[in-house]
Amino acid sequence: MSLLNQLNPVQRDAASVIDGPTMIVAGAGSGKTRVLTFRIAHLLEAGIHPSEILALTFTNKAAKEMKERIEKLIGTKAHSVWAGTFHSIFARILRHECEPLGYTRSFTIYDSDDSIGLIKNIMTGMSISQQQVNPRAVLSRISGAKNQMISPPEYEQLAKEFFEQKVSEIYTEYVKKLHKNNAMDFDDLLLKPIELFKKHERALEKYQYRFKYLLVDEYQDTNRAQYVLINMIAQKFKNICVVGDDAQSIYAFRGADIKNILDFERDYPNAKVFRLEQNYRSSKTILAAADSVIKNNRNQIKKTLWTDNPKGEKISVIEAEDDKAEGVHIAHRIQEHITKEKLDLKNFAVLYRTNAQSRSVEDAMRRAGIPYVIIGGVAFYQRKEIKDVLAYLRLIVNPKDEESLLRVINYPARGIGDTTIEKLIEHSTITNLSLLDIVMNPGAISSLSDRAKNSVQQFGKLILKYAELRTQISASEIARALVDELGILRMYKDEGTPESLGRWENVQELLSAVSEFVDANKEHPALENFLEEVALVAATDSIADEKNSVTLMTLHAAKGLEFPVVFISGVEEGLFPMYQGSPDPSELEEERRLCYVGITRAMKKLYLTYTRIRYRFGDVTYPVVSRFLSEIDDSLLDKETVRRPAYSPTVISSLASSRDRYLSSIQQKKTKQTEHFTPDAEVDYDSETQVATDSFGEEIKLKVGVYVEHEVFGRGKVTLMSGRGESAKAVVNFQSVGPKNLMVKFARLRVLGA
DNA sequence: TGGGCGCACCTTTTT
DNA sequence: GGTGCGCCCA
Repeated sequence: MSLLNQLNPVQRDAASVIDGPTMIVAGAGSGKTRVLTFRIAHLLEAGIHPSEILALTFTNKAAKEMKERIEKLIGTKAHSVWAGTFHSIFARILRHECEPLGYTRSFTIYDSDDSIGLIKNIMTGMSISQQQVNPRAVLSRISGAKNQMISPPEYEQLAKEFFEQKVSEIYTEYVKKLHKNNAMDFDDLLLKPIELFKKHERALEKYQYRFKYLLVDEYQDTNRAQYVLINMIAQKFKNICVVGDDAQSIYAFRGADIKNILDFERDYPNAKVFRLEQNYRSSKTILAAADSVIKNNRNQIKKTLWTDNPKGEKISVIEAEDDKAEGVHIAHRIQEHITKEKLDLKNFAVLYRTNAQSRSVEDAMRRAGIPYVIIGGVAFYQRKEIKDVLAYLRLIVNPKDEESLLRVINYPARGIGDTTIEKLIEHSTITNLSLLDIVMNPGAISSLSDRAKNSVQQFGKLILKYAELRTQISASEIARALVDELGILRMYKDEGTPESLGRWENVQELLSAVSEFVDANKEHPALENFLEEVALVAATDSIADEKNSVTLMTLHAAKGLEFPVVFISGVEEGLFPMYQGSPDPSELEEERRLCYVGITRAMKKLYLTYTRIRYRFGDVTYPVVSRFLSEIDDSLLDKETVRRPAYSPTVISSLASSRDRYLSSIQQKKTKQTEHFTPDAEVDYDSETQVATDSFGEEIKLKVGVYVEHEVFGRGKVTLMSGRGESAKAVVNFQSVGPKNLMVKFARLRVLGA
């Protein structure tokens, strides 16, 4: 087959299997997606109907990329292949099959914020204080139980401690409420199909015949429910192909179970197994570094990844003064690469462990004038004003959705306060009528004031009106009309604060998003389709390849991507690897796999950066360099750039000395804080203050004794001032390089305080 | 009833 | 450094 000639021998063998179970163990950068797409193309060429193929991925982006690649190989036939995330594929199936489960087709999908909201409401109803029991922790337990397919009664049996017993009570109520609201959470999108297939043999058979060929990407990240679901469908024909790499399993915290991939050969004894071990992505140096880190994990499939690529440059290690300086160093290196090597901005990625770290990098990029995109962070659809408008749209589609109803019953403010809402809920419980029924007809509640009754009824009428309108006008028209009638845009505009103008923009953007969706989805342009898409898009899916800019994202979000130049920032104990208290061995191994994923994103050049001072929770910490860095052979590292030596590995491994370090850091903290970080407002500018002008023509007030920060030289103290305005000069004694005479106009100094 | 203000808690990572 | 919650006052 000519198509497959573009592959190496192992890839070709793996891609050319048509029937029977197959496992492809694919190391980082070994052409995994390539094999998957060629395999699908090969199936199609062999005459298999595209709609009989189901390809499951974890992100929409991976699914989209796969579809595009298949289309390139085989043409528009690719459109009928079912390729999507687990959640979107089964949501789609559930829309057709949920009635036997007691749901209507217009069920709402709750994201984690919605779930937490529901849990909070349940807890309030049960008089469980949120101080005593953390709703997030509750959701995490419930989700964990669901992933393991543990039902509320089963959980109750297992619950021993106080917290677990509370979770058990809440879990029971949570499941009931979801059903009552005609809503499903993320986990339900996997559990409900299992429930359906168990109850109705017919339905299972239908999909077994429907999807005769199954492909699963990132199999190492599947959880129990996903595992069961896949294997139920594959049972009939056993044409299942899984692709994965145990070394890249980084979602155990979400219930992913490496056992699923490790046990594949046990599940399918006649499985054909292929190992892709040639790496096409990274330099020998980068690969060696990745290997030297991952080999410290006890639990792993032994494999040898190799490459024909050149040895490449050494890995640069940068120690920065603090997180701001870290960002500045990164920005400078990027500029250096661009001028020296003529690289595009899109060739760079900055990776970090937590989203909170993005800020300092962002600041540095902005100041250096480097365009960047942030993947993840506070997603558009999580914003308050967006969730508010979406809640209206959801309520219109699914009037049973009480969470959404409660969210908007008094938004914008219409005089329906807590007491009124409480009475409504109470009445709904007593009469066993739905909350919306009560809202439509509040007359029966005697304790309610006429004014409140009137407001509530107006609200009910509004919802009813749009619910009816839904069948007559398009989704974009409904959204527009609703926002207009509610006066949301006007409200934000009138408020006039920068924040509210941001909200105004966001609501506008939401309206355009609905319009765009309607235009792009001629087959299913309804409001419920839009809402589903919105619920299932991840922040990581919005990677804009077209734009030429540096990419900033978490290490998790980077999985599956590659960049010529990669920076991994915050390579510090406690941050990466992340832990609080003493690190748990299995969690540490997952962190190490995450490090492996990070390193192997780099093609040509890798930077590892850490700081001596880092601000966390608004507090100063003095981190110790990450053990992962010390696991990399020194011969692969270039520590030239380090101004001070990294802490020696012996310090890290010895418990006693790390405690000493901790104690001394507390000591330092006390002194350093007062020495360095007096807020600007408390600085006493007296007559000695010199007013200088910076490059933007803005005033900078400086005087001798003030601490400043410079992009390159870091922190320093002003020791002498001369001149005024544009010609002002300052002598600054920097901690790193000693005294420098600077023109304030060009130096871009930032005043830290006295 | 609603808005404003101050305090506590927090943070992994995501479909 | 930010957000969400609770308390207090108009």
